[in-house]
Amino acid sequence: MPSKRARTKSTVGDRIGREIELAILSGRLRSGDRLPTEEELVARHGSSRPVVREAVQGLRARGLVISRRGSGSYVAADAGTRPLRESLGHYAALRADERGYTELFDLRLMVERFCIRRLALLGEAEDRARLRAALDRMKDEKNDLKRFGEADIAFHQELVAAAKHELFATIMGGLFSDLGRRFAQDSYQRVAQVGQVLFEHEAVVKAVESGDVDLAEQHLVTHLVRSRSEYQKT
Amino acid sequence: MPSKRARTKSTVGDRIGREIELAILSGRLRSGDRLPTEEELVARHGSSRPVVREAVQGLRARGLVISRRGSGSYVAADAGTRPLRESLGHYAALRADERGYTELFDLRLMVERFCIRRLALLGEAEDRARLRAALDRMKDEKNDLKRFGEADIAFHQELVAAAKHELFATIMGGLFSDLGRRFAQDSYQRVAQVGQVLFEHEAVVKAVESGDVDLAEQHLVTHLVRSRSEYQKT
DNA sequence: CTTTTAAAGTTGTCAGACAACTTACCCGCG
DNA sequence: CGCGGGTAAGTTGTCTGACAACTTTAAAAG
Repeated sequence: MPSKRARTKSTVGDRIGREIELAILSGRLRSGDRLPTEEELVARHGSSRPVVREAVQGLRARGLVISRRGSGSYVAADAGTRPLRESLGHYAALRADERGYTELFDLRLMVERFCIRRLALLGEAEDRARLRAALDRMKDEKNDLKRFGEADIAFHQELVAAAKHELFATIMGGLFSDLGRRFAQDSYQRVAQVGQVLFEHEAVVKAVESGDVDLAEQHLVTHLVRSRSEYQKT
Repeated sequence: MPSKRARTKSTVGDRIGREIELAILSGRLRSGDRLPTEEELVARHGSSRPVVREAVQGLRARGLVISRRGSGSYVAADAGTRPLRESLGHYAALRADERGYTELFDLRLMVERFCIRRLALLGEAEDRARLRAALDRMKDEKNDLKRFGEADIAFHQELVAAAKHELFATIMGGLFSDLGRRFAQDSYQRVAQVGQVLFEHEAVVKAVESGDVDLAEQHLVTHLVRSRSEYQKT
């Protein structure tokens, strides 16, 4: 008789952690608010300090909480988006094989397509100006391959940010995070590509500025697909 | 010895946690492998047991590791996908307002569109049969609203699973996880919708079976958009 | 009023111990 | 010799107590 699948009866620490997490999720504790002290949590749950500490440590590991020695523990400023961004970055780092890269690129392509359409269709003038400014910064860095690559990443993140879609901005942040930044990083081994990239970006920005939704999407897709094939060549 | 980076807030536990995490990410520790015992980690890092425990607790909280009392700690079977799935579920639970729902729906719509196209275009016969089978299960449950709703969720997850896209399957899993399952759950307040839903699903499945990519996408989008507007009416 | 210093408060780390549970081995029995 | 049961060793979960490192507050000194 196969005994019940290794129960690992929810430890006390997990229970306390979930309670605090629920307080954050429900809005009772907001960003920047201070958590009860460990001593207070011990008293409230009738548990011991190591258990309470492990509960808080769990929240800290997931990015919901930060602790400052001597002061206390607080709900992280970006408690809403950071766990998702980080776990996507970890996922990207873990799936380093060809198939994983392809799948992540599928996601990136979908997100950017959505955002460029929204920006061209509904974007305010100032939002489109942000994209133009990001392109200008790329031009300024065209002599430094490393900084050019960073400006390129910034351009694509600005694209999503200008579309004012928090979830997609978070996803892009995860794709380009420290752990997942092989995107677009190895693409600029040769100076010859810089001109091509600028040209393609220019086409996208111009289409957005003229409000041509389909053209903007088409130029963006062309650019990204070519960028992916460049990567695959290496 | 005070490190050069005096500003560093990284605690010893975090450092140990990152080391183990790196071992998992780099493949030195694979799913199911057992971690060193706490005693061994203590000896290796010259630290104390509470610190080591907090390090492991951090990994456990993020879903990379599971611990079994009396046995040891092991790399989770789904260490690659679980953190992403859970953090997306938490995000969905956190963004309970109208805008958050809209943004999550944007993601869901994009993912399902991608997968239905791939399934209609490249899917094997057996993959398409899985979708048909999921639809049949919905029909079997059409007299029980609760179970019908669950079968509906299963249908949409089967759609993504049949497209064999691990990342998107993980994302859908997060959207429909315990914490994020307000999707499609409140939609079936009235029996009248059951027939409509079955009709729309039938259209999608038929289009997939006939290999009509655009038609399948169109029917799916129609269904999902109507489903969203149903939700918004409440 | 400003600056310095002291005190209280809070998290980080350490040590040791016992409890709860799992695994593996050994022994007795068939 | 094979096999089942029980026992011992191994491992994580929890508790207690204490001190260290750091922050914040408030009092004291100028």
